[in-house]
Amino acid sequence: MKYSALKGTKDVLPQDSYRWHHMENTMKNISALYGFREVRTPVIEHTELFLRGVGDTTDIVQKETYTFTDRGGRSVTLKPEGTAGVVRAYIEGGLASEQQPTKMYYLNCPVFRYENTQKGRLREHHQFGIEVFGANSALVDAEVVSLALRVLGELGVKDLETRINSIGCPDCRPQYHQALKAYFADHIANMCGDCRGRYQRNPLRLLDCKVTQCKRIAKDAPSMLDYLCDDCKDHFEKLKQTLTSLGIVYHVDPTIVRGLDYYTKTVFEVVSKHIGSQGTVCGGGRYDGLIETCGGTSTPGVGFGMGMERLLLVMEAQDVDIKESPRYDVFVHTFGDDARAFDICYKLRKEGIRADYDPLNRSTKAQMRYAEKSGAHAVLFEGNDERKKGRVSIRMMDSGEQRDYEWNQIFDVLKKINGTDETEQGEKFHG
RNA sequence: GUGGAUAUAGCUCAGUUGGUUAGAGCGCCAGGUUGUGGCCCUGGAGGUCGUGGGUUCGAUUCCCACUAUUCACCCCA
Repeated sequence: MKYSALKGTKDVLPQDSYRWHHMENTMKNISALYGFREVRTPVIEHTELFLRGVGDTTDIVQKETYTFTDRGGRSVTLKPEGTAGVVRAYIEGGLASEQQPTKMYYLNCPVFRYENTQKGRLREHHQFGIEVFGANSALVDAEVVSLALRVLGELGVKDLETRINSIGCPDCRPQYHQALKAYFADHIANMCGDCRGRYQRNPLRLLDCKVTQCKRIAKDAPSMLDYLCDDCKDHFEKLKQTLTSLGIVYHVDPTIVRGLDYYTKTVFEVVSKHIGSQGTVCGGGRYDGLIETCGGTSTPGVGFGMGMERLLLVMEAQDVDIKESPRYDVFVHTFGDDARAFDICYKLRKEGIRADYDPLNRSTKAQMRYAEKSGAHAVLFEGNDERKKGRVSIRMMDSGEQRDYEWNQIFDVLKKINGTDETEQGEKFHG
């Protein structure tokens, strides 16, 4: 083969796209249920946006971006995450002057990170995400978590763990950083090389090292939760209380810190054990300083990103059954007169009936097999026998029942089939 | 970026202790009498055995490099 897809990128082939549609429909419907509207932003932005927004000390920005110089000499970067672009659009689009809060979601958002691939980790993946701007309340944090879980639940995913933590705010975090550094200062000599680097760059990350020796040391490290200022403490308490009142089971995990610099107060993740080591399906939190960092007026924000490929992996691992809706309401067979079949299909489609015929003019048996495999509800026959009578014959594929009809009857007969279709029900879903 | 494993048909995998035309199942196509699917039967198409070098009389098989996949680390969705 001459060309293959780039490392870490994947095609979604026609026989699999229904799985994506199913996810997308669920995400759209649940988002609408919670009052969110869709936002779409470009895949490419000024590099500067991500340096400022995501943080120039993060691994994502330091070594994983797809950055290049365009023909006009600008440094541009393919989105490494979804939030920064939405923040930029919020500011640039003047959404702060509209009604608050602003509740937005994005779907199928392509995200690029130059990483080494493994299961559940691609160089281009797609995220579903939501953002709420302009609301401080911990109720909103809970709403964001619950929306994520609602989507996952609606998709039939089970056995997930929800972890939450608070990483404080610019008022209380510096004290905690100092306490952390003071604690680790005595132990750093015994810790791994990565940790020695983290000690300088981002002490928070010392907490979630996987090396046994480091873990032992980190276990007795001071916890952010003991250093939260009153505001942050109240916020976290209210979040926990609200989640509990919603019946959401969560674990407070002081080691989750997230790899993006912009988080404040709440951070959370939803993890599955079923897809290997890259089990985080959804991650998010609050980012009250981000909009200001990106040049807007100080506005609180909270949201999450959900990895669609990972979600699909979990669904596959758990054998979640997604029904593919049949391609056709009716398959038209005219025993050789393909121009006639073409014409009939055109009339049927005009009436909103999903119809197709065989442009390859294969044998009747082959066309019946085709109709069967593509899941057609019915086959419409018009051969010499029918033509003599001025009628058509319709065979229901499920029952095998076949009857003759007058031409003016068939639209009603076929529309009745169409009305019971599953995709239609999906569209009518209201949660 | 680091370490281990793998690479044979569209898919899942056999196989060749180095030697003529490389196999199976599924899928695809066709046929099993005149115009009818699912089951069954028969036949067919489809592979430069990941790519490029090396060793050898001869490499899909042995060696090396590259690429991709995979598992883990780092990190993250």
